[in-house]
Amino acid sequence: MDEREISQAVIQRLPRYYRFLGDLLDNNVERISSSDLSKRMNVTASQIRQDLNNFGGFGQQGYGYNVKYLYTEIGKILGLDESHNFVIVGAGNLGQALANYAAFETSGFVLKGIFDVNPKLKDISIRGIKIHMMDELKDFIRDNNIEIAVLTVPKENAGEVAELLSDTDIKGIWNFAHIDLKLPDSIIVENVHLADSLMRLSYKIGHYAKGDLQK
Amino acid sequence: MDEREISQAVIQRLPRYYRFLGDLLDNNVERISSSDLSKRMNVTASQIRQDLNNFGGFGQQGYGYNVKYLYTEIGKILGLDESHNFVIVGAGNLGQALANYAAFETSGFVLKGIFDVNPKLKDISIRGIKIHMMDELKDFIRDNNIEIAVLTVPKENAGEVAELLSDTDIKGIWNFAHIDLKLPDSIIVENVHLADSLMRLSYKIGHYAKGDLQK
DNA sequence: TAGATTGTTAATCGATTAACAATC
DNA sequence: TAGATTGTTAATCGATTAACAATC
Repeated sequence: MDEREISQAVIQRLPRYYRFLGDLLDNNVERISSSDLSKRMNVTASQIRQDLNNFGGFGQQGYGYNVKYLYTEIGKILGLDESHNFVIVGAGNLGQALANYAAFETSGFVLKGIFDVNPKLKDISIRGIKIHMMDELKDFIRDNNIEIAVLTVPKENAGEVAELLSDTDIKGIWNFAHIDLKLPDSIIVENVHLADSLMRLSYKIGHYAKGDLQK
Repeated sequence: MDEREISQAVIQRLPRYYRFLGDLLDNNVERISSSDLSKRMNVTASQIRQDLNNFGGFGQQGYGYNVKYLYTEIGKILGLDESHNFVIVGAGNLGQALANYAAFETSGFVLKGIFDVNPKLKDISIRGIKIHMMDELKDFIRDNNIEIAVLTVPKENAGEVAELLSDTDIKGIWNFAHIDLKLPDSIIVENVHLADSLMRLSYKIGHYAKGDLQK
């Protein structure tokens, strides 16, 4: 039922291909060779062809790749051809910022509800989406066919929320809390550890800056 | 002057070590072996020892690693023993959320100013930090010893801001705009492409969920 | 057809894991 | 001293790059 095993490195790169192809599409580019794309993306043409061939032969010898077709196919692989209902758990600054992030909708992610522990926020709406209290979370997930929970609670509370979510049919968690969640294998976790990213920047500034070493 | 070449894979993992060691420290754990740490972190002990030995011998045979010492040393490697002045460029939802993200300060990142194009925001303050107009950016960076610019402007404007920053002594850019910036090699870019991350979650939900494949 | 470019196999490179001598 | 555990070398594994036959 599934393709053969795809390496994490390939999955990591897939959204970037999708973005570049989207840009090409916006610029009305009809076709592109792996060689041209490799120059734009600053990777090897060989890698592009290898990566794509994990999922099928999308190109044509002597022609290259049709941009629109490849864009659509990668979109399907990424699951962007279907819509995904999600909730935001944690209505702090970051949660609210994400709630306002309109780009979601265009790629099929539909915000259905926002949850928080703070009773002061109860029934307030962000972009027309109501904030609920945590005790409603489990029922809400069941009743609204929610696939994804965006976790923007403080580190201290992330564990208990994960516990709560373990007992639902949620499929994935987009985790912004700075902690490694413990969850059943059936729930996918994608971490966005902002602090880690900032530390890497700090590391690189200290070690590469001023051309000490190559990029 | 610099250590020998460190692979990106190692740099990627460094902040996670730092976090786990911080947690151990909070729990008053005095020493830990690579083997114990490997179980907690779900990596091999061999990898931990290899990774650390890129930077020096921090352990002791028969004893393991002193948690506090190792934590401090990794902090130094990451540049967290010094403070870093930064500005936020783009005072939208995400920019404001990051401005309110207090965790920065504890690790030495000091917000000095916020910049935006919207004249309505002029001179408004967030957490006591004033919002300036873009035309002040270059002088502000020079006068306030700014190392890092956090880029939270829309994709469409990211290019011109990058252009502006190219002509400053900024050392690094923490880029939240969904675009690959073109900058001189002397400026480090660390990307946080939220959309990419969400797409990876979507991919994994579609391909791994319900235990179809291993995690 | 000739030229271009893919899909795919083979070669290389680098990262991870295993093993173990050194040593606390 | 004996036991534990590192630091480091060697072996393995996997990912990237190169090469080229297939084919549009």
